[in-house]
Amino acid sequence: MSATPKPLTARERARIEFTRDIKEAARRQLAEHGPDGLSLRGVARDIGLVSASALYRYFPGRDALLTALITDSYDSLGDAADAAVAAAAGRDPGERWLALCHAVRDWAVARPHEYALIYGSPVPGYAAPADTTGPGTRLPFLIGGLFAEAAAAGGWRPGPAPAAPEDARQALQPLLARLPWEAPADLVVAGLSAWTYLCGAVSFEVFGHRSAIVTEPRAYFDHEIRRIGTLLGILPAPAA
Amino acid sequence: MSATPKPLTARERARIEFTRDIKEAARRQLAEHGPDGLSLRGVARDIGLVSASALYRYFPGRDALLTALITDSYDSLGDAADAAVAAAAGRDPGERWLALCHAVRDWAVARPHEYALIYGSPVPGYAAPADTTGPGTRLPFLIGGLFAEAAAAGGWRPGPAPAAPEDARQALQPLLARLPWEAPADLVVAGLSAWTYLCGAVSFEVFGHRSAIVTEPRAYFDHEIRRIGTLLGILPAPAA
DNA sequence: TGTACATCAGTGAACGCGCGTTCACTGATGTAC
DNA sequence: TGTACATCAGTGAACGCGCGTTCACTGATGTAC
Repeated sequence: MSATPKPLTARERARIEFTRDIKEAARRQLAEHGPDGLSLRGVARDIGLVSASALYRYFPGRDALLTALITDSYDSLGDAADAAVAAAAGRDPGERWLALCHAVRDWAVARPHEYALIYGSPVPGYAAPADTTGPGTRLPFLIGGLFAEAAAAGGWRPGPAPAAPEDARQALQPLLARLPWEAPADLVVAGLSAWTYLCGAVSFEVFGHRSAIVTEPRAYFDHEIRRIGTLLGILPAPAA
Repeated sequence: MSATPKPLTARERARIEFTRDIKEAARRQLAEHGPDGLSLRGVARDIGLVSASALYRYFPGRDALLTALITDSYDSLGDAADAAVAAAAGRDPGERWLALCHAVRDWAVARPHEYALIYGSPVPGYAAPADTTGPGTRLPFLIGGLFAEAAAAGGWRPGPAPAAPEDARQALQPLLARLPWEAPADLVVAGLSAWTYLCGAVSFEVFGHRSAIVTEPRAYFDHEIRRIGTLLGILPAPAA
């Protein structure tokens, strides 16, 4: 059980480094040609490999490489969100939610193709293996946790919205059953809406649907998430 | 100016029909292999053409065909939204907004690949020509019109959200300048948020981010848009 | 510390596939007199 | 109404390209005695 650290051999270290290099090159390919254009031969060329077949020592095929990129991206995004929330530790959940939103947007704007890989169109002909789902849930659970925290501290004000009817509650059953804490459906809906809006706004910006509409994307984004956060009840209403 | 209808020759009629057939086959290709997998040879095969080069009589190349599919999709979605709003004529703007949302979702669920084409990841290496922007603005303008109508009738209640600060107003300048009517910035922001949330929710469902979370997508969608519509002020708050 | 063997990394050729686009061509359809 | 010519639709071969994956191979690195 308690395995000794056992120092890595030169071969093992080289393997780890090279795997990293391959994924970096693959991300460059992704940025240039999209997920469909990700080619093993292209990656091999990029890192100076003479023959593409050498890549099969590291990944069993193209799809496995794509899978690695997807889980990496989910994790990278999760890390960025985690870090932003941690950096705002001690502040109100609403403030931490704002920090999280900006972290997600910053991450996506800096890596539009990785964002598209996880929140854009599904890659046709590619079926995500089960491993992909774990890291993919980090962001929504992090957001949900902030809403739950706000509610626990008495700082969640649901606003004048209609309560979830029975069928909507039923629809959420698989999620509610999996939550670690006993959460009221309205709170879960608010968290999901926050996640939905966040990704909706980021997708619009990253995919270019706002380029002709908004000149200062960051300033506008900041305003809209403050607005939505207030309406969803995680931020206090402004003094009248 | 007033051109006579001038009856079409058999050739002209055949051309129109065949162009339609080509685009239908292309949409099938799109559904199976994605935008990158859209191939002229595949389309030719699908409609029983012996040689793919015949397609060059109808479209100057692959990209032109893709452009046609994109504008068609925007228009088809715009038509569906228009029809839903028209069918609810006479009812409150909020009710018509709900009808519009369901129409957009129904359209997207029925044609996930066409939805992905216009609201999913941008196609790499493909630059949308200017013609694409026109039909793409139909949906947001339709939504904005409903909000404006609600405001004009005194039925828009902005809620407790913070007012748009100066920089957010500035960021919206290109849009505000293009609006046919004098619109307060807060109203425009509400309309944009409604559009953002709508597409965020539909994208999540169509792209599979909710499959493990929500069992009855339609029921859940109905609830969430009622909630957001209420918070954004286009639907009346429920009786306390 | 030194040797013999096993493991692994990368090569290069090959298979079989699909693609967009061009071009000269044959027939059929339309038009002008 | 009939003929002569121009326009257009679709063919089939070809060019040049890139791809994933397999396989037998050469050397280098690691390991066990």
